[in-house]
Amino acid sequence: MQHLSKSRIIEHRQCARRLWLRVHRPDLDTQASTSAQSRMQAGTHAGEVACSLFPGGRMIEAEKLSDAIALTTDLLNRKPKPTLFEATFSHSRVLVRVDILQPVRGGYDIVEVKSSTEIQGYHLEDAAIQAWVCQQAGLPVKRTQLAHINKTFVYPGKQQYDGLFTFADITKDTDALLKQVPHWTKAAFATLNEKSEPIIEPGKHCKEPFECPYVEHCAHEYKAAKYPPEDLGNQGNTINRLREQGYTDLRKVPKALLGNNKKHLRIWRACRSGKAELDPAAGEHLRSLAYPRYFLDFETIQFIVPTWKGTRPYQQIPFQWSCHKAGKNGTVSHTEFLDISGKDPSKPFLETLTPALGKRGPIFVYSHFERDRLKALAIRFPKYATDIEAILERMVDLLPLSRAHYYHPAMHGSWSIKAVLPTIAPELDYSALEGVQDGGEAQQAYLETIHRQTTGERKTELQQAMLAYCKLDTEALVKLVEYFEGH
DNA sequence: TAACCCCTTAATTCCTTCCA
DNA sequence: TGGAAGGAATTAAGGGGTTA
Repeated sequence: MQHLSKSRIIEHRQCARRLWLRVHRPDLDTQASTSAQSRMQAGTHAGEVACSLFPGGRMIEAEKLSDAIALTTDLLNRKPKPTLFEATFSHSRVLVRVDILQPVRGGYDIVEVKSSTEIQGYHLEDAAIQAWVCQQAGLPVKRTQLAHINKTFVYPGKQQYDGLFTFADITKDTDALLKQVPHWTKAAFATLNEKSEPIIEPGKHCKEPFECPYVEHCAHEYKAAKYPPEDLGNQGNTINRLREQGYTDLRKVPKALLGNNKKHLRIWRACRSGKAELDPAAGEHLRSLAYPRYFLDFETIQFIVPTWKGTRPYQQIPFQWSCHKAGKNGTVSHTEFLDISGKDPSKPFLETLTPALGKRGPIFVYSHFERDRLKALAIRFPKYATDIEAILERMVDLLPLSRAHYYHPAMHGSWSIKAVLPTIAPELDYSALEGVQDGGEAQQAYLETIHRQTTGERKTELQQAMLAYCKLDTEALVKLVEYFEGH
């Protein structure tokens, strides 16, 4: 007899096809271990900290779920009643594990712990399923609470995490949903019993509230054209309008339907010609800038549960920088920094970066990410604020310049540096890098490097991969400026 | 003069795209 | 997962014209 967890029922609420594929075609799952999912486990788990706020609680640990249910039942009958973590219940083949089950007068409060910073709609559905199963299993539920991360929390050190969570009473919200839960579970089981895959067209539900691992599988049927209308980028209504009118290939859309939108027209022309389009204004602007020129990129780490004193949940803390420096005579040099001590890298990061950037000359970046990190460091370390301000004044963001003046049909509506680079410098290939190929993987590599159990040999390997990745990012910026200037 | 309509502009909200 | 920025979409406000 097959059981369903509450997360599978929530998944079914998002898309029936997804649940069917997960159960019947697990081989098609493209994100069995994505960096995003891995990041959720960065450092101490939020749930562990939440449990530590209830001293004397008892964790339900058992290899088999049936044993977990039996142990839960046993502990519920004891006196005095203990607080339970991962208390396990089942009803109508739906299985739930309650993060925190707290005895109160006349019953229990159930607490669902989430690592996001605010309550999402699906959290309420999730908690409603939890409450329904508990109630049907005979548990007198008094209140349903949701514990989520308080993003204003600043870690004072010494394992003091009081205030990291905000506890919200969502009983009214879950009570309003309780009647619907049996219908949701019935529908999910009905889908599972379907012999063939339910056909549901791709849409918003492919990304919200979670990215679906079967997006490519489903999109396969709908994205036959080389340049679909979606290549226009985030123009929801325009794309919907074109789709409604039957256009599947951007090249076949009449120019008049794109109006006066300069960006759309540039994308449309490039797709029709099959060639890149570069407005000379980009080069003119860049040629007016002085030397020496600096090209800068940061890598950062973020913890849901802060580990360094003075930091907040999800705060981006820079641990690595790469900088290329170009002289007027064509010389290019490279400097870099990577802190793998496991201690807060913020100060050494700043103290090495400031002298590396000299006193004059533009500092090229891609997106405002580096700017924002420096602003945050200036607030945290006022001693360096003047130096940081001087760096910020020299920064030149290449992303808006690229957006306004360049497009290649292979970019498919994205101006991310990972989309732009292959069109201007195919010899700089991220996929040829070993181990670290994007910012998420750099974070994973960093976490593994600072982990106590990582061997020296492995640390060296990871360190090299991180340095190579960050260096390629700034090299890409050098190439981008050269390309725009028409070298 | 008040009421209504249409159009343009400004302000606000919402959504997407970047970065890690 | 957050946060900032930018752009699209939506809403509000204002101006001008017409009509009763």
